[in-house]
Amino acid sequence: MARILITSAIPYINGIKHLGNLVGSQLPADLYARYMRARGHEVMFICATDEHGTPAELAAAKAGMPVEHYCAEMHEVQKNLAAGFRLSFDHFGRSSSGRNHRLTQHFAKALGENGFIEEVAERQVFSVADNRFLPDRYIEGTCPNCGYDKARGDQCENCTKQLDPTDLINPRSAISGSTELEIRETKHLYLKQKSLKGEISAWIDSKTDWPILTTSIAKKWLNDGEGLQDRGITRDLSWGVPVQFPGAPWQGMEGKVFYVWFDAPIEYIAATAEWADATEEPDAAWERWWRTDKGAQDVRYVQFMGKDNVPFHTLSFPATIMGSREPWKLVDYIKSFNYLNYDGGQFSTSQGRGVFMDQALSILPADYWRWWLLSHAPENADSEFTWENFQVSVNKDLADVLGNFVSRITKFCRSKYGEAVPAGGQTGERAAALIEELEGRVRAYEGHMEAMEIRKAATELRAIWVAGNEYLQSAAPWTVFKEDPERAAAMVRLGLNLIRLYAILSEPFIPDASAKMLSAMKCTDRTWPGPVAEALTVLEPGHAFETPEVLFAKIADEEREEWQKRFSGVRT
RNA sequence: GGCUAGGUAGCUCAGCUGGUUAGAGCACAUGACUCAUAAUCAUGGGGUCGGCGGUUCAAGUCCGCCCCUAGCCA
Repeated sequence: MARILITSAIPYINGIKHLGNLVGSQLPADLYARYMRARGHEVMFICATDEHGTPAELAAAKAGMPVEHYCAEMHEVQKNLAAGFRLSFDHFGRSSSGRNHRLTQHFAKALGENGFIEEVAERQVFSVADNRFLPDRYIEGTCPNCGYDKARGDQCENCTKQLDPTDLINPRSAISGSTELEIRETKHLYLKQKSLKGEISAWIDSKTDWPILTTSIAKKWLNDGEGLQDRGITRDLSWGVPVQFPGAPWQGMEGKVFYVWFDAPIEYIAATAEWADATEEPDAAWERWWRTDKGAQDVRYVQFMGKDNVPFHTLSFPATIMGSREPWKLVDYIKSFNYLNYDGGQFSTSQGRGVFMDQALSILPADYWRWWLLSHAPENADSEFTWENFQVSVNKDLADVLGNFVSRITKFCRSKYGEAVPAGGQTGERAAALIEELEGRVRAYEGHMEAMEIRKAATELRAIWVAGNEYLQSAAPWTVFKEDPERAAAMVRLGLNLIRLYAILSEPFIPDASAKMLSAMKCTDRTWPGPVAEALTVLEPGHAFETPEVLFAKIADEEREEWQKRFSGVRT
């Protein structure tokens, strides 16, 4: 039994995530976690909300509530949606937790003591009326490039030009609207990534089995232009982890907090500590996942994320860990994803375009979305969600191939033999051929799941379902029954056992349907199949079952058209 | 403009280090079956693998140039 640590990129607190966000990290991470648990491995699956930074403060202000309350509320919303999609986190933490505050300060202190933090004096915009500095989006003005009058301090939304707050014409505070602004000198901490470049570069070069998407992005940032740059890790905000704390190896940073991208990945570790707190375990329980001097040397650590998060996970976070000179666990494998597009354009949180997690669950159960999203995961290229494609996949794969298989075999048995596994008879050559085919396919499926090749795994799983229909079609127990009920009984017995096998194999993709199938078979044994021939004899003659309700309802054309229309515009 | 990743059947995509008549699912056509959510199963039609040139006994697979798409950066 192996020990596997799995983290999903942590979703930002600001609002409900769309399906593109879901399929880019949390959902595939859940698939992998479920599979590894099913194989009997010890799994720690961690996620959290990313709560610090300017957008959270602005969203809270817009909602008219203190940022702490806003975050607490949105955390609950996201937690419930994650549960709705059956994301099986061992813990869903918060980057604003006390654990993360302490760990973030701990890392900063260690980095400072090791000479990887530099104090830099900068000139920034200060608002006299608000009595504070105005970083990034806290300042608005006219874009010097295109003339747009609502350009933000970090970027013009109209022409996309990256800006420095001091570039803006007629700048004003986004908080009060005050134009009484002045440039003041302020001090910030920089993480000296340049001095760690050699170490990081060697480490990336050693990861020859990582997805091209992951290593190409990392190498680009390492080597392009002037190469990896030092990075400011503090901001003039009040919501975040304080930079000045007892024992800090620097002075005069009162009123500043660490930049959200510095503390967010540390939350992976902190959330595991939060898990220990919540389950009343000692520190040793979480440290054995993260400290290579305390048991984590045999842990395999896998991260899941969208491509936009890759630079932080391949460079900044490793720099934080390496620079601490402490024995923290570094990631072993990074699975990254491209983007999912929506009906000819992009999903967009800021524009409210696409289908969001709450909306998705309001129209269909989680399994429908899980199946489509995972079997179309944007692994090698951006992929596209269309309602037609979604409808076809759900109806064909889930309703016709799998759902109908369960339905046809249970109903046939019920009408001819009653609701118990029938006894007697021998299966023939067709069954032997089926078992041989399944043996190959199940092992191939395992291989794809281990390698996190999600689309291939989905294709194999579907082929496994199809094999059951092929068998029934050619064996034709309904015909054999007329001449030889015992021989037909053996076929039905095999068919019923296939339902159990399918439930176990399919659980990572469609956990709810899997549970329904097992419950219909009145079976609690969900042991992962060894030799298929053995796995297909678990339900013995006389074992009672229930004919289940329809597993997957089909999506009608009218429904599809209605949803297509309802979600064509912009979320309000 | 630079960088990265792609451009393979109507659609969504597989095709590792170059090697027999280029594959899958869906869609389409025909047939089989009737246990089942008008479901299932079989067979078939359909592609000059973005374009041009090159290397090679042999290229979708390598090289060069060009066109198109997406993303990132400037």
